[in-house]
Order: sequence, then C-alpha cells, then structure tokens
Amino acid sequence: MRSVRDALDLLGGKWKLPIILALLGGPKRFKQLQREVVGITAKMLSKEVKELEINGLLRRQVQAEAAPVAVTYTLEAYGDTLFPVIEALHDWGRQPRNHIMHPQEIVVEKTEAFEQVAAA
Amino acid sequence: MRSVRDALDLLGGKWKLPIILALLGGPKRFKQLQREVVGITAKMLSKEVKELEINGLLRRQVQAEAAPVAVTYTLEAYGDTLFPVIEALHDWGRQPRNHIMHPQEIVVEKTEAFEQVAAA
DNA sequence: CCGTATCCTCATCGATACTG
DNA sequence: CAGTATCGATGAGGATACGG
Repeated sequence: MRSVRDALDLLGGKWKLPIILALLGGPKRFKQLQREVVGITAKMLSKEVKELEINGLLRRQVQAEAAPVAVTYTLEAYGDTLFPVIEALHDWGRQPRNHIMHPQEIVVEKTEAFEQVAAA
Repeated sequence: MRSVRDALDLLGGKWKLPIILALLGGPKRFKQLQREVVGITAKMLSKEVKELEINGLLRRQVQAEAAPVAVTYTLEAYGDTLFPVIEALHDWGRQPRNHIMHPQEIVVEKTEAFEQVAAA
C-alpha cells in the first residue's frame, strides 16, 4: 500500500501519465508533445516535464543553441518500466460499463498475488 | 490514450485507489476503512466513498437502523477488476531508485501490446 | 520554436466541531 | 458509529501575453 502511494505521488495529477504514454512512442519535441497530449497548455507541459525529469523518468536534450532551439524529450529506462501500469489502466478504461448487467462475466482470481499486494 | 484518461477520471485524486486497495481485502465498515487508509479524514472518506458508489465501484449497505448504525462498504465486481491496475502500480512503486546506476537491468519488451496501447 | 511571467479560478484537501 | 457543517489553506490548472 505504501508503494501504491509512492507511485501515485510520482504520477499524480492530470498530465504525467498521458505525457509518458506519448513518449512511449519514441522521443518527442516540445511542440509535438503538446499536440499529442491533447488539451495541455505550454505552461503545464513545461512544469510536468520538469518534474518528470527530476524524478528520472525522462531526459531533456537541447539540440541546438541558436534560435529556433530544438528540445527533445526521451523516456528513461526507468520511465519505460511504467508500461505495465499504463497498460493496466488502459485495459481497465476500455471495459464496458454494463458490468452491473453481466457481473458474472467479470472474474478476477486473487489469493496468490493478491496477498502480496494487499499485505504491503 | 482516451481510455487512460477515462480511468484517471474515475480514479483521480489522492484516496480512491488506496480505498479500493483496502476493500480488496474484503468488506469494511466506515471506521475500519478510515483506520486502514492512513491519514484520511472522515470528510474525505465520506466524499470519496460516495463518488465510488456513484461510479459503481462499490456498494454501501446500512446494517441496522438503530444507533449505533453500522455501514458496510463492499467492492463491486467492477471495482474488483481494478486489481491489475493496483498490482502494476504496486510493482512499479517497489522498484529501486538506483536505475541510473544500473540501467541495463531494467528491460521492457514492447512491440506487441505496446502498439495497441500507444495507438489508442 | 521553447518556453516563462502574471493573474486568476476552482477543486482538493485538511482541521475542528458537531449531530443522529 | 457514521457521518455533516464550516472555515480555511494550498495548489493544480487555465488564459493570455510576452521573451530568448
């Protein structure tokens, strides 16, 4: 449970996961990123990307010194390990909402891995 | 990506996942829940639990009408399907932070499931 | 192109006190 | 026990404009 909270601290907020998701597709530049993460403002993107860099999830690289400057953001290996998290979130978000009509179709077996997670 | 955002909408905030995690261990009463979800106030627990009920993630049952009242919160089957999400978050939160020193130890293979998620 | 500076609003969260 | 009421702090997030 502590580790779930830890993860939530690093990934909390509206934008961090969507940014990482975009970068899973490969390195991106600032404007590119802003286009893919629909709805984010330059201010928020700048701020979030800064935090993600501090936490070692991505790397920021300035390509040229002259104007116009080019900056590339690349996911670190550590950020890459978030893939299972995003995948789980994605799978869950895709679920139909008619679970109440067909509850028997949704089955999750616990007892093994469950104990480890719940006990932590 | 839309589904990741959908999931984030339902699970956003500081407390929803920790509450669900606690309920994965079985039905709980209000006070029990407040004890297990360390740091949450009665106000927040009340509010979060209400939202989770509206979204069909848990069920609220009043056990007795006389005082002292007993209320039990039980995870719905739909809420149960969040287990993979919590597990992924938990696994990720457990990772050592020395990834920078040993980047080669962290390997994630993409290319199959990756394409589906990134394309969504 | 890549941001930062301001200003602003609103939701989130917390503390404390109180009720059925 | 299971909450609600009230007040207040904080910060996330957005709009707009501007700078290197």
